[in-house]
Amino acid sequence: MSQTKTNFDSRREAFLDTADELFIELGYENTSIERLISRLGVSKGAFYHYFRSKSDLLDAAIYRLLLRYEAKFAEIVESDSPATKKLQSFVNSIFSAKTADRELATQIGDLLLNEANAVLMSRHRYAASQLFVPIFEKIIVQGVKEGEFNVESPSRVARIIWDIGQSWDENAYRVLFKTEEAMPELNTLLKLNNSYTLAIERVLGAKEGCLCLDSKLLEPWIETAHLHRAKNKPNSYAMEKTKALN
Amino acid sequence: MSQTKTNFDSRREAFLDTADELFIELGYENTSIERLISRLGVSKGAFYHYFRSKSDLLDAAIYRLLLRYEAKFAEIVESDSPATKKLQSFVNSIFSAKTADRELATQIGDLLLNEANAVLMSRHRYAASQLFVPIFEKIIVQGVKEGEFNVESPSRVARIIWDIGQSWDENAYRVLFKTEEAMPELNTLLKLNNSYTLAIERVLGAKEGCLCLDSKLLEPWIETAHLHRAKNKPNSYAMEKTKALN
DNA sequence: TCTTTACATACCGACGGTCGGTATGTAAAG
DNA sequence: CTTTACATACCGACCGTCGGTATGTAAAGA
Repeated sequence: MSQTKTNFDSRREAFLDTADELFIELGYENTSIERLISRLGVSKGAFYHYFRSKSDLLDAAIYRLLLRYEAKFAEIVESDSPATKKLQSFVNSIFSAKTADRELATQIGDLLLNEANAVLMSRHRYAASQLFVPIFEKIIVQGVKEGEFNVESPSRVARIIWDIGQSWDENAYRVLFKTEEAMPELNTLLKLNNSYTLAIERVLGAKEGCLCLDSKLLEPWIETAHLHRAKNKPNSYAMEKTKALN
Repeated sequence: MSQTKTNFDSRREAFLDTADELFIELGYENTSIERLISRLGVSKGAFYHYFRSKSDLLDAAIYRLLLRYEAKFAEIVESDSPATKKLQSFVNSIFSAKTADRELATQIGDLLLNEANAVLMSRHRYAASQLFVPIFEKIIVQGVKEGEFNVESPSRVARIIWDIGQSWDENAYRVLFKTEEAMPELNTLLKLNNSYTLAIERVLGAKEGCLCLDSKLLEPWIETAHLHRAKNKPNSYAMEKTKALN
């Protein structure tokens, strides 16, 4: 029983691994079930044995991704640091975690900017907010108790802060990886980040500068972006558009 | 020459009108070209004479929508009011404009919450930000000159404020129209709006309360939401999900 | 001035190919 | 003897293409 269960799960994982690859390569919409199973060398029946639909596959892929985040951030929140420190760690860990694995970072960039992943992104955003806004809320409540933050409604402010974070992420990726934008300089990214940290500090009613982040973490990003741009001159969406114009 | 041009445009408009209807009824992804042309009583050739692709149709529909917004907001920005007043008018006009046409308001709500419109929304968000962030920037620059705002980079803060506005919009619609949420009360919406105005004021470094909005505009929204919920018990996305689960 | 040529516009409807999903197997495991 | 784990064949919806037609319309030639 538990043996078969384990086998079932590991087979499912294999599907999800390949799905992740293809979502990054082609985008969710452009990833057909046929392509997925042909890469895995299995039949259509096999796929529909493990997943109810393509949409179900996406949900599973997103769920698995979120579990990884969750594990990563749980320890930050559970620690007994002050709230400002926790927020700092949160932001820094996002930057450094991605820096540790440049491949993944650029892939996420592609994922974010590829229109074929619109449904994927909207589901991911919703699921991620469901997961992380309550965590943010806890940190904010703590910060208020410690007298560092000044907000009337931690839950609503948590939502707002989270969405500012999403905006931050999106704009950072745009500056770094979107080919239409000018080649990024360190200073550009630095200023962008300062604007966002300041905005978050203000919304929290916190002291200016309390949410400073390690600027050394940014340099590798610039390098990664330059490398990425050298490889992929136009992105896939731009190509599609150009083709359509002919 | 100009006659044929006019005819061409008006035929195109007819396609776009019907497309708008269908996008609201079914969502973009669920709107097939076949359905569109059958409702219009024309052939496939006709459609592909006026549009290069389904994607092109979407672009045209979004472009037309944005032109309407633009006209509406241009006069606010061009006026010689102080910046705080302009921002207030901006926000109030969004609420009141929609209240004037409840039908449209709920339709936009459906559009926003329906996953079949993810691509539509992502394109719309991008195009709208391209259009409105520069406008916000002008208002912020003016506010800084007037000594009402305190920001280091108007352009980046404009982006942030705009994205906070998007978050506001999304959450307001969720509270009002998403069937999973509790039936909305006036007080809930009031508090939500206060949280967002306060956040925006703080990011702008403006005086608290300077961006107050007319709370009377909110009441009709509650009523509209109740009516809408009475009609559509589950939303179309939830139905689709349920169907997929069987 | 009348007509013919040459080309543009506006549209029709059948068809190809892709894709998500289903129905019906079947062989091995328990 | 049933359940699991697949395989194969097939369906219907959909986008976009293509060959064709009907209706102009502008310029060239008689």
